[in-house]
Amino acid sequence: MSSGRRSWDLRNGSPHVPRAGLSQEVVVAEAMRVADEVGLDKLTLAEVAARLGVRLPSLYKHVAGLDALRGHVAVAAGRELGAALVAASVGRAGIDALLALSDAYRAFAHRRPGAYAATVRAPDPLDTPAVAVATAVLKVVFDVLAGFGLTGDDAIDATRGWRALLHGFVAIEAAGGYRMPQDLDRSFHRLISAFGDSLRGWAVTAATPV
Amino acid sequence: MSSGRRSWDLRNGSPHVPRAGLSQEVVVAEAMRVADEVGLDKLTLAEVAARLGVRLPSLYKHVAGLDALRGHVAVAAGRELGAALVAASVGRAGIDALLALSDAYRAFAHRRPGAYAATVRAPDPLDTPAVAVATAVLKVVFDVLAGFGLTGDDAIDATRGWRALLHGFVAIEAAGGYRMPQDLDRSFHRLISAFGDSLRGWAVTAATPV
DNA sequence: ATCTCCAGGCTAATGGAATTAGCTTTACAG
DNA sequence: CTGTAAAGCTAATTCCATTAGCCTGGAGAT
Repeated sequence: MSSGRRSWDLRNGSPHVPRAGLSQEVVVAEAMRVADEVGLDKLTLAEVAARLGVRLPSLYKHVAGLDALRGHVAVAAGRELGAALVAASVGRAGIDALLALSDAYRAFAHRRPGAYAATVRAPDPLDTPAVAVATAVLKVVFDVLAGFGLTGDDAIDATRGWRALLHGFVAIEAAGGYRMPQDLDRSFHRLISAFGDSLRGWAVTAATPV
Repeated sequence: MSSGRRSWDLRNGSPHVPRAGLSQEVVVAEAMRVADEVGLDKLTLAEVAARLGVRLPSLYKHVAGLDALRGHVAVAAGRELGAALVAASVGRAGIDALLALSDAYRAFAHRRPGAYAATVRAPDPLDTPAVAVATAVLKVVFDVLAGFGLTGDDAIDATRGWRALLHGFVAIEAAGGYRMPQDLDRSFHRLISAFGDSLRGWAVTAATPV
């Protein structure tokens, strides 16, 4: 075994590059950048490896595969999103908090489109950290809505509605779906304000028909 | 320049397979089925070809490639969606129309998840039929909202809001994002109703700041 | 100083999918 | 009957994901 008997015994002439210094965090961070630039659907191990200056299979020392990488991106992105939402809503309440929260959510989707997309798919219930992150994000929203005096099913419905409105808006925006020339920021704020106004009505309507 | 005749019978089982009887419509219809079953993101020419009993490259006689196929799926899906929305809203007005429209939209997303997903990406402005279909879908919504007395920017904002709410809801639903046990149908109807109530308020707010 | 081990790189090989080129056959026109 | 265009096909190329297994640098241990 001293001499290479294999035909592929070509000595790689590269100057002893030590270690590339990868880690799961480094790989995931680069993957997030790739996803932001080319889209989560076009995130590829090949591109991540190329950017990190390693061969594709080397990534498998740090992530279990493309699907697992997407999962890690989702967790990292969820953490960032949660932090942004907390930062935006701290110290505010009511419609003020709702607008700040919504602006922060939309701004995140703009700033990190690939990462944002990764947060949408619900986590595998067995993936404890992923579930924890998703729960943390929801908690911020829930807390803000609680400031409107909502409890029980009202709070659930309101959270569902806010998420739908927010995700729908930014997703259609990202898909290039809002073509009319009218200002999007204005539409967005108006919709959030209207949603907030609705919530005020909910708080007093104990029994909602339908 | 021969016009297609529909005289080919389905003869298979012979050792030398004659013609498989494909056409763009047949390929696209099968692709929609595949997308509905495995997801638009996993729609693959290989799977479509296998189901149609032909080799993969044969599909290129009918569609220009995977991206083009997705585009055709989007158009076909948009046509179906538009027809469903028209059928649901005809003869109704106001909140009644809005609820019927919304239920039809959500039902379509449930019934044809892959096809629905294809409708989200905005069409290439140069793809005339795709733009026409997308416009037709929007027109139905716009007309229903006009029944609330909305015009100008109000109508634009309302359409944007309805689309955001609807797409967001069904997308999060499809992603498995609504985990709480509360009934989703109930939440959905409540949100649509609340949205409709908001619109009633908009109609009287004549002057919207810019 | 030397030895050992292993984490973290690597090459090779396999398999699936998309795409293109070019061949063959069928159905139909004349 | 024959020519041709459309609609199949095979073959080849490229890209990507995945797995197997080799190799080495450096951190401890002796």
